[in-house]
Amino acid sequence: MVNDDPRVSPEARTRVKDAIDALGYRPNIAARSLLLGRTRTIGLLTVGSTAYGPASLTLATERAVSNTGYGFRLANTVDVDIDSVENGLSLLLDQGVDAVIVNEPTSTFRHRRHGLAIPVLSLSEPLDLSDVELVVGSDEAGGVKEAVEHLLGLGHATVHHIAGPQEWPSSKRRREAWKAALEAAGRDVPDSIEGDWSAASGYEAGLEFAKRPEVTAVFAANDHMAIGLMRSLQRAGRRVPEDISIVGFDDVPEAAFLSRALTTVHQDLAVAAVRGVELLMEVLDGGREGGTIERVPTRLVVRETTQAPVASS
Amino acid sequence: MVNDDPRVSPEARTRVKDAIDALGYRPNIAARSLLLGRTRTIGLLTVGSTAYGPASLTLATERAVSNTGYGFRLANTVDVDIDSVENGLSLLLDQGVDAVIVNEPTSTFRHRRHGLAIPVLSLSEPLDLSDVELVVGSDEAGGVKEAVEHLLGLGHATVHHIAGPQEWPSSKRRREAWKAALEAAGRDVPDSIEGDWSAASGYEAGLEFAKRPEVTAVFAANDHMAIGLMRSLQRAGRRVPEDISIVGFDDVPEAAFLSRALTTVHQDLAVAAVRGVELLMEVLDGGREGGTIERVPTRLVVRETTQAPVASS
DNA sequence: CTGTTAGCGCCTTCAC
DNA sequence: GTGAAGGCGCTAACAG
Repeated sequence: MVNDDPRVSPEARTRVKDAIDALGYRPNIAARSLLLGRTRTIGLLTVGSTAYGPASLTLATERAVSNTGYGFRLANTVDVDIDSVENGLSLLLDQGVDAVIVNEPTSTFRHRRHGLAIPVLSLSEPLDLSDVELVVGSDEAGGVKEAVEHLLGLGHATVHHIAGPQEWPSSKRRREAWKAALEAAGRDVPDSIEGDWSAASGYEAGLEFAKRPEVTAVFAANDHMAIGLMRSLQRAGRRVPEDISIVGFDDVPEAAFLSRALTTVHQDLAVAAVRGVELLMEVLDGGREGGTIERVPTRLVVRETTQAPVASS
Repeated sequence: MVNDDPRVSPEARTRVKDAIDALGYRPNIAARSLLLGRTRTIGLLTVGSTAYGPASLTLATERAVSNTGYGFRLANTVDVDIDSVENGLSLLLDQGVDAVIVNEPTSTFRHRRHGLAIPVLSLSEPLDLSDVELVVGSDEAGGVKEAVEHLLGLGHATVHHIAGPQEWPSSKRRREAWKAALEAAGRDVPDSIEGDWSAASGYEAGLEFAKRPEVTAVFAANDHMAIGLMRSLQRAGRRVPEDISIVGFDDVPEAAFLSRALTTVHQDLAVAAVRGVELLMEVLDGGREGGTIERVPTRLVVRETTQAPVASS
């Protein structure tokens, strides 16, 4: 009866429900899990989640999972090195989850080789596609391509780049896409500078770029680095966008409200989370085999930090 | 033996541990929970967590909880209304948690009256202290007082305010503290404008303030609203800080890298999370009764958005 | 159709 | 010192 037996009359159901509420009775989830062999809980392993991307993805994933009626467990790792990730994964597994979601698929494969029996959803494309069975991620490559082509279309000879930490698949992928777009247009591929996602690291990179007069356009792998970059450029007397154009990535909610509204690649993490969880449910219900990969479109939002280069000398 | 029986020799322990690893054996958490009547899991109920404060607090809490060996469940609510919160709480309770942590103690009391038997930690001061037994929060009032006094000390006649949504205890508290500081100095308390934490709402508020020449100093209840505010002030031709001084609250990592580095109240949410979890553990271990309230210091970080008002007319 | 029972995997207790 | 057994709360299967 408690489990929605259809034979029970609506009135009786209501009365019993009231009684349940009045007594504060809650079925013991542990007993149910023990019997069923499933916990009806999904675990998320986030890497480096103080950054905007991971943080908002975490929240979006919680929403998506809760909406399915599953419980939600969270393990968070600041470092992306393999041991930290394995650790976080162990934590989740020890707590009992029916499936695992990862935001950065750095090294789930090791576990899979050791026989991780539960489904894994990655919300970012792994470098090696065979590592994970289910992938739903932003079309980062598409967004980056659009950003570089926008800058090139404006007349810039080439585009410089502040990359994220290269241990992150996302950073690698954005960097690769930047490089590919430049090469496709037959342009020079300058060295990129590696930051750590923070505004402070963008600031540092800007100190370097400001010294080099040939730099007229920079693509930063996320908005916060772009913010730091703008600050140091401005301090060095290089105006944005008159002297240097800047494009970010993420479209953080403040991007449109900076004193120069930031041109950036918008990604919709919530859509990815919802779709990913949807697919995961199908796998858990036995209706899907895995081996699926889907990309959620991104789009360039042009605001005030990009313009055609001024004719020099 | 598996549970660290002291009688077992170290060598035997190592051998067994190896075997456990090799086989990939994990004790069934559900069975243990069923037997023990405890889940060794703590649930966090976050309200409105896309904002910087709640989001970073969530991550900090996860870290603190995981470090104690407890599992971590998350329920997230975008709205602060009583039903949403009750709902989130139910979700957590149904999933089985030994304790609940809330970031904004909007309405746990209703559950307590109905006999919520587990300890509750609030990471923000409830308006009614009797609602929650354990409270560790930032000293928001202290930070706000410092901010207002800083502005007054600079020579501003009074300080205007963009408040957060008034359903949030934090917003209420910051607003109260702003008002109290003004009154203590014998100044006028102007009407405040209510935003929703977003840069967009700060922008809207700025449109209003820009029209009023008597406004020379504004305290925004968080940094993102301050960012939006700066943008609309600038567009309206009011310079920051020459015409209008601004102070924010949070000290988001980008604050120091805006084109005008933001003067703001720094709060250390991670410290609050760690301390709160520490106290919670004592309660769970039976060594503490509750009824504790602790405040983590905040401090004003003076940067570039505040200065003495220029002599007018 | 309704009531009873077995057993999920663990840890503690008690018997040996 | 070691080993066996009981029972946590639930649901599915089965008996009445």
